Amino acid sequence: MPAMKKTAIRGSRTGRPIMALLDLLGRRWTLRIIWELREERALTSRELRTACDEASPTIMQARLSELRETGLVELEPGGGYRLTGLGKELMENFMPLHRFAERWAKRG
Amino acid sequence: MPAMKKTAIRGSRTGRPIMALLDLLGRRWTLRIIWELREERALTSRELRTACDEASPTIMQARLSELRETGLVELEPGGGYRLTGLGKELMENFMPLHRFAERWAKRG
DNA sequence: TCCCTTTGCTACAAATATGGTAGCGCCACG
DNA sequence: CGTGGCGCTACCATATTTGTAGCAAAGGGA
Repeated sequence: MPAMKKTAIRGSRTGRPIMALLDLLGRRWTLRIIWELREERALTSRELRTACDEASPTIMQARLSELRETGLVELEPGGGYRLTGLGKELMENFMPLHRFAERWAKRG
Repeated sequence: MPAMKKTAIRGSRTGRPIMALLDLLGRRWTLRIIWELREERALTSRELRTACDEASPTIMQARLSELRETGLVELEPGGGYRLTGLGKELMENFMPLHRFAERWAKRG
């Protein structure tokens, strides 16, 4: 196990951005957080935790830090988190997933 | 969705398929596995492990089992894993991510 | 001013998930 | 027979996530 600094994106050794992205999104709650921020309105960390099945503040802060460092999420001056322009761009790729999930659930 | 035991999809308590999907994809290596299977050719478990940064067989088998139970991946009769029709459908939603990752890397 | 609430955020220990190594039974090939 | 690849599992060490409690700072009354 290649001891990496904890903030390093796993899977980024190859230098291929897609690997770093897949790894970042493959961490627990990351996809969910992006999903919950799909609306325009900024959500406070507490609202985000509630939306994310009462996730613990520890992991929520860790994920939010990662998402801020990678420029997908930002903390508003007035408080609350929201997607950046880049984050919204990423979000659009996931919007079709909603309908896909419906079809998927019907087939198990 | 077949009754799953302890390995049940987290986040499915609400019964909303999108939550179950986001949770499934939010497990380590899941997104990566789907990505590596994007080509038509079936990959053996070892090829997949190699492609996935030498992931351990423990976690690879666990992920492959989940992906098979959820109908996104199947084991070919002649050996090797590949995406099901549903899996390919999901994959298509992620294809734009490749180009997004390039843009993202230049700003991140 | 004091009190009260909410914000983002952290410390700590316990629970869970993941990783690394070894090895199983099976089957095909020579 | 031996050899090697296949899917897959046991075992245990390590890393990550969870749950609980709590911090400092900022704001809103009264």
